[in-house]
Amino acid sequence: MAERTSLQSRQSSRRVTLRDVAREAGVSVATASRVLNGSPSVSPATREDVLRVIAELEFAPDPLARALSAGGTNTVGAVIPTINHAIFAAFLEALEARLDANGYCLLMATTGMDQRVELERARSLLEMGARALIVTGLDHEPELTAMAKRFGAPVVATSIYEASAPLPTIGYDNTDLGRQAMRHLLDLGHRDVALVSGPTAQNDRARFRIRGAESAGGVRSLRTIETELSVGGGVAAAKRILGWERRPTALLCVTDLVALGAMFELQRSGLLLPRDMSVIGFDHISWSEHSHPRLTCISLPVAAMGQESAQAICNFLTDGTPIPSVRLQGEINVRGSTCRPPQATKSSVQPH
Amino acid sequence: MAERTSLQSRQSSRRVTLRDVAREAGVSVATASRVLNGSPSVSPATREDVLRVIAELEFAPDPLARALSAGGTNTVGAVIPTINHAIFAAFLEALEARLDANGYCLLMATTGMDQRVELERARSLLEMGARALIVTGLDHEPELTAMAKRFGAPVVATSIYEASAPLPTIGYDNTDLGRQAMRHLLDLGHRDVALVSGPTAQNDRARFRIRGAESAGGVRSLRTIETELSVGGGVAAAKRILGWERRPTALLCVTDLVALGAMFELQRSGLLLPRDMSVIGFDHISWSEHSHPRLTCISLPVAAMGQESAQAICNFLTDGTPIPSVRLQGEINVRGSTCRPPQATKSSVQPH
DNA sequence: ATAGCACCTGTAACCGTTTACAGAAAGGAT
DNA sequence: ATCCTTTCTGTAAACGGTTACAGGTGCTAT
Repeated sequence: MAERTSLQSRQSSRRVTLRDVAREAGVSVATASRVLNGSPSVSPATREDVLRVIAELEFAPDPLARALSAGGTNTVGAVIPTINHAIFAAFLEALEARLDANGYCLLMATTGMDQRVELERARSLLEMGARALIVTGLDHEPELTAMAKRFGAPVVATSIYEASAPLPTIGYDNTDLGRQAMRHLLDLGHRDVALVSGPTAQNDRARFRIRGAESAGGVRSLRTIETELSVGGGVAAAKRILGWERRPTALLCVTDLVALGAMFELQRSGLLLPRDMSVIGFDHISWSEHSHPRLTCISLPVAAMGQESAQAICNFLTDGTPIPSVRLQGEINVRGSTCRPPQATKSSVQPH
Repeated sequence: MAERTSLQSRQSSRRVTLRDVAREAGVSVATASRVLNGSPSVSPATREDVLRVIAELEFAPDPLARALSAGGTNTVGAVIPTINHAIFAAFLEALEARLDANGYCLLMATTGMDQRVELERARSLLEMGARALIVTGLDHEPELTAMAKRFGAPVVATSIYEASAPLPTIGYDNTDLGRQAMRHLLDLGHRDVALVSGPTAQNDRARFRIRGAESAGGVRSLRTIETELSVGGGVAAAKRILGWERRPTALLCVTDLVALGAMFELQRSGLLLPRDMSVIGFDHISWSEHSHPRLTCISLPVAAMGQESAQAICNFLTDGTPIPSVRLQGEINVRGSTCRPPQATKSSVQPH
């Protein structure tokens, strides 16, 4: 009796399969499958029956079996440093929307900026059936691409553009953008600038931006501060800078979050922005156009990046179109957080 | 010749299967599979051979076939309004980390706050093999739970706690938190408050917070403004409020982002915060402790919520432990953005 | 009457693994 | 020499669908 019950419960917990439906409807599994997929070669009467049984039994087809038969899932994996950062969130949002539009789902994992972790998480996603992989930047464990190739999954690097890279890159030219940001400050007459960046260790994007800023030339003093990639990091950086004997007239922040923190702290210490300090940021976070003062920044086309990446991957997966590298344009948004430094006279401003 | 080539390329494009490995190594698929899974009952010599062939052929097991055989994937689906909002991002981050720790992957979809979309996205995730579903709040299309049940996937509602809900809820008591926020303002002596919220239409959390705030009583005037759920929304709300004839002395913002926008705009218009206007927010975004002034807010335990949800689901999936409803505590962080209203004399402040 | 055709439906192979079960080989105990 | 273990390996049946192919109808055209 007890055994009977347990058997029953085991049975009842088993999923309803197409075979059950077929049996109940008095047809073969093939026919039931045809109804399920809306094949035209089923008589209306039979279709009716099967559909009724499907509804009665609350049958739901097993996605795995379907995918196995069909030869693949419809998922794409993204391995990103963290979601907890507006720029990645915005990117993911756009990515996911476009994948969805193409009938794909997004499988997501975070790495906390650790490349070993990244490799493991990438493996998980591939083992879970991801048909393609999206990563950030070009700094990766060397095994990564080989592993993806094993699984037959293409890898695309985002947030960066580098035509000669071994992977397709869909992103922007960080070096160039770094240079643009610095040029803006130079044009305004700043000669003493502090460059505030997040960790550069496993982050080629940050390194490129810094390199670009440095390559602009024409600056008298360019001091670099590495801090945490967060608002708190910006606060900390500002505190240090405020303690310097000779204060820079402008801050070039490699990330918006850091810029926000820096502005808060500068204001807290009594400075009036932008008069006492110009601040320029990167990325494009929703608040930067609303802040007080509004943040001048290099805005990154993250939404476009998400769309392009998703579309390129979907194209590849459907008809094998090779995934191209795409260079997206960033642009500078001059707003209220930058102005001429106090001591800059008209003549000292050198145009170029 | 041409045919030969195409055949060859077709063949080469076919995945390497375990059968290929077995054939090449001169063993049966069963043995190959055993090697693959590290079964102890394989002779060292055979194991050696098979491993060598696996490496040579760059074999990678098909996740789908594995999952089908094993009887399920290891993915959990989350359907959230948007990632592009720090609170959901923080939640997801924690959720994903804990899922990963349990060997699960996160499948993610966004709804843009539309319940019809939510239903469709939930369907996608289930069809993609999600074994459980995480949703936000309790406002859903009625079909949602039935659909999930069909797929045998449990659904858990987050960001909300309601013991009597038909679904397990893992979150906080929004009503209570709304009341706490208002109490804080009342305790300080505010009697004329504006309540700024995002859209309430498909958002029970917002409605509960508002209800809680209203239920606190003791306020002379409580005006409610509904705006967009973003920094820009906060700016817009502040603009409207600044235009009012009789200005409130405090703003209760149902979301941090909105609070940030409001603070920016109030400061831009020349107000000195908190002297000229107290602002209290919700959520817990990384910048709120750094802002200028630092934001007083009700902080929501989103990270804990992510962990709890993930763990409860993993437990359920492994040994059937029923998913409990969990009430997480939010707490008020009194910081620098709230103070007594100017006209409040000591005697007019009523304690309770 | 019969060939030809369209329309349905069933049989069975297949997708790529895992695993219960059975059998073979080898070694030790009697 | 025989029997019993132990250790390894293979056969075959799942897992839950899809689909090529082969019929079996009933109808029309000759």
